[in-house]
Amino acid sequence: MIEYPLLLEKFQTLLKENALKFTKQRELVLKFLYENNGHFTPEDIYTLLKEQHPDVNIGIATVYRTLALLETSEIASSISFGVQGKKYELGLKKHHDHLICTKCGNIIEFYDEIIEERQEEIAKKFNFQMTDHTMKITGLCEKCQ
Amino acid sequence: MIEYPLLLEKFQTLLKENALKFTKQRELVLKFLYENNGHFTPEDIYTLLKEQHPDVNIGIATVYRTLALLETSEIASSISFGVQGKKYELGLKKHHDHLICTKCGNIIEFYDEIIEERQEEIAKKFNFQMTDHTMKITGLCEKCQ
DNA sequence: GTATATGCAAAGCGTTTGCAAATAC
DNA sequence: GTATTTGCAAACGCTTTGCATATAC
Repeated sequence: MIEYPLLLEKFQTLLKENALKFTKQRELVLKFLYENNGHFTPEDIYTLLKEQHPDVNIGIATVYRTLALLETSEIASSISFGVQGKKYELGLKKHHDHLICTKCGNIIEFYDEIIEERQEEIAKKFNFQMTDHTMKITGLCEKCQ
Repeated sequence: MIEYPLLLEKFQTLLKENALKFTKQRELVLKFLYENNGHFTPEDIYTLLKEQHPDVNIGIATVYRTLALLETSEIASSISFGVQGKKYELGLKKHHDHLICTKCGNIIEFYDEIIEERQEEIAKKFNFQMTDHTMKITGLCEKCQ
């Protein structure tokens, strides 16, 4: 896993390159994702940040804006839950897919080389230029059965 | 592919079994999905039905309610597009996954036995009781590259 | 000093719901 | 006749946006 100072530097370089400013709020969101390994809604992040940093003023709009920025910069990634919104995680890890428990909401990550290969082959077969792919397995986790 | 009268009968039986009523609106939605092979948003279906049947009064709430009914009855299925909502299709076909063009919105269906098998194995490995799984490959279709 | 970023509140959008009227059975 | 379904409009929840103020540079 990348060290935080390196991640921060990467983020700052990216901001500079795009003439964007390095702000307390942007750093807080980045740091939050780094320190809290897991999947969070914008609302989660907003609430926890306000709790953990009562001194810093942060609005939910900024959390949304920062997450969008981090996602297009490929520093964060998200999984969609339909009407219920999205959950974000630090996106620097190796590509992976998700098992999602419909009862407790827990998310398990996995990576499968064979599936990855098949996806490439399928895209090729349809002359499709793949830019992304997601796979979600939903059901009941071990604890919830 | 199933013949329409058979599908209709299946639907009517299902309604009867659950003490639900067979209405013009419900039939129209079913027929729409049968006749229009493809993937449609509730809005699409609502608009096209109003156009094609100016004599019948139908509200968008009824379209939503009927699609939900068809989906839980496994007559229709949906793919989620995050904030942009869901698209529905007749769900009686064999299970399949989707290639989605981010430019023209076109959706290609595919089925891959190896991927299906791997999914089963992954669920087993995590002691996960799989109830559903979806896979989406996004990118550019042949025409849009 | 200037341009960008922010918080706030209002608006947006797909979806759901309460309710009185309409309809299937 | 009675229970379910409907259309309508209002409410909903997540997300985005306009704008005046604050802040990074």
